[in-house]
Amino acid sequence: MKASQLFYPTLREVPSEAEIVSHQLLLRAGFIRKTTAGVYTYLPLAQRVLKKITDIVREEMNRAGGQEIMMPIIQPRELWEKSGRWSLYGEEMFKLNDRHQREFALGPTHEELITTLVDSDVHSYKGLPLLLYQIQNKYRDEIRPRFGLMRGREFIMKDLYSFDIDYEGLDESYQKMHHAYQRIYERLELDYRVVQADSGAIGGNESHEFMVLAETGESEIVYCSLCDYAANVEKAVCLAEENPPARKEYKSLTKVHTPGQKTIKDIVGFLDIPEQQQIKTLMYMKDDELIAAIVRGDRDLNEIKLKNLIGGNQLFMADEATVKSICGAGFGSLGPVGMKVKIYIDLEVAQMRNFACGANEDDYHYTNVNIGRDFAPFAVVDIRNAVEGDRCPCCEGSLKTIRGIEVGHIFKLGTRYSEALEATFLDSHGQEKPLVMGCYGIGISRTMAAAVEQNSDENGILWPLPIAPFQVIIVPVNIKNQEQKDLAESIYNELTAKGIEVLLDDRDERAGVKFKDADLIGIPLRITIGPKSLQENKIEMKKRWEKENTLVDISAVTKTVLDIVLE
RNA sequence: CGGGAUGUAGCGCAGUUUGGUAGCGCGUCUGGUUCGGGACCAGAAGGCCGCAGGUUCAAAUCCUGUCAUCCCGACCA
Repeated sequence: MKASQLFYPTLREVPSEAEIVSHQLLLRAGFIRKTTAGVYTYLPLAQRVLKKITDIVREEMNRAGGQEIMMPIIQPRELWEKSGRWSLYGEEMFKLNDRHQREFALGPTHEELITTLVDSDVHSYKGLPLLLYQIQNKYRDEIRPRFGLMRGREFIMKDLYSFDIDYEGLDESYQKMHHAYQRIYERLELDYRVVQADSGAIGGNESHEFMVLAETGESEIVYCSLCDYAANVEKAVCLAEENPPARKEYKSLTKVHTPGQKTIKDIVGFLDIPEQQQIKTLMYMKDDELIAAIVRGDRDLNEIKLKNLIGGNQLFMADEATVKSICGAGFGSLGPVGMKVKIYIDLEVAQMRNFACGANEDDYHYTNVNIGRDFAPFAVVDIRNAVEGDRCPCCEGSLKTIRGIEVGHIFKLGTRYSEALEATFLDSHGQEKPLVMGCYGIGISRTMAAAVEQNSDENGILWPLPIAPFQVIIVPVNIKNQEQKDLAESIYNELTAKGIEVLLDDRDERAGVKFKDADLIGIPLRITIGPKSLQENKIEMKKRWEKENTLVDISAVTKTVLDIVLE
């Protein structure tokens, strides 16, 4: 490709709307342009990168036995009513009506559609297992689209769905996908980690996330410094302290007047009691029942763990009026002593002695509260967020935290959808059974952004070779010089003939401009043709991730490039 | 959905306080000189000042509404 023909409008300045590196660089380097909030046009360079990513994904899906299909983006409401997700997904779905006022949604995902498809055309265990996938645009009307391609409202996803006759089959399919995913991220040359994850609203029991490591990642991951345990903080298991500090004596319960003191920090200052010696009482509505959840003053409650533990359809924070009417005090003055509702306390809290909390009376707190003597918890459970330094749940190591971008997520769905949608098959005994399903997603467009997020410097992007839009860029310092021009073209032709993807910067621009653009768009290998080295019959070769040039004999250029690209 | 901010040329911004014929830098086009890390000189094009109302002799500027974009939050009391 000749640069003079390529549409890649680069920008000198950073568009003001872009906050994170990947967004800024993809805009500046002419890869994407915004159409509206969370919706982007992919320009030629991005399209090339996306194609490379999807090619790798496709190859690995096919290798694992997947078959590619294409499904509609427009999906009828009835399908979503059947699975119960029309209201569950709610505002997250783009909805539209046709001229007859029939209702549709733009597919945020395709479980409903594919389950229905497989149900209507697979009737026997003989047709199973079946692995089908699609690579398409999906739509989610995010509360707040942000960070460019990271959290868009329209995005490209690969989703594979597995259908098996039983849970053993599902385990096998799941393992296949797990391996395929590892191969994919290794081939993409991204620094990633597999973590245990919560399966969230999609349902199912086992689940792993594939995280590209990056400071700006939206997810926090904990991992063990000794073994290979790694989990999303949402999921990470917290253990009770094995050797709790020597049990102090119970001091007597004291009620203290604390006018206007509401937060944990207020009490630290007012009563001189450290956060770790206080407890935090959070009130939730589990469907129609008010409950209390308690963690140590310096900890964060993990709502997902709480929800998973106590069940119920919906769990949300109670509003202050409700709390006041039942507990007698507003937020900031709550505590378990004398509280009438079910109280769930964190494992860690169970080991505390003589702590402080609200007295269920505005402007009063208790100090020297003790479990058993002063109140009785309904259950002692793991409901806090893991933090750095916690003990590993699998070994003696301690946990560390790191941030990552979720680029892949695999779930064991089981029969959640096949039962709701009555998708069954006949087994070898002629018994009708629900299909056992798994679902395996990769955010393709997000992976592109994550690659940039992880690989850039002050001059621009550093694409990993396997997904770079071009592998080599040739920069003749002065295109008007016939000797440089001829040599550039002959190297270009030779490399192209060998199947290398080459961008020839044949623009009549100053050398500096061409170097800047080459760095910005992030081509891994640069060949510079200029008078300095031409005298010696050499060209300069520079790897994007290295500082220095190396001189290469003109006769050896092709071989040198092939060695690097094919390594 | 709550809070905050911003909409002025393709991009980045000033001008708004104190109303008086719309500016700067980059980019773009023409000509020339240049030519190894975003050149220089000369010239030029390009704006319904987000949109709609209102106040005024006069509105980018004041008022009302509306739309859009971005940031923070939307559980940690």
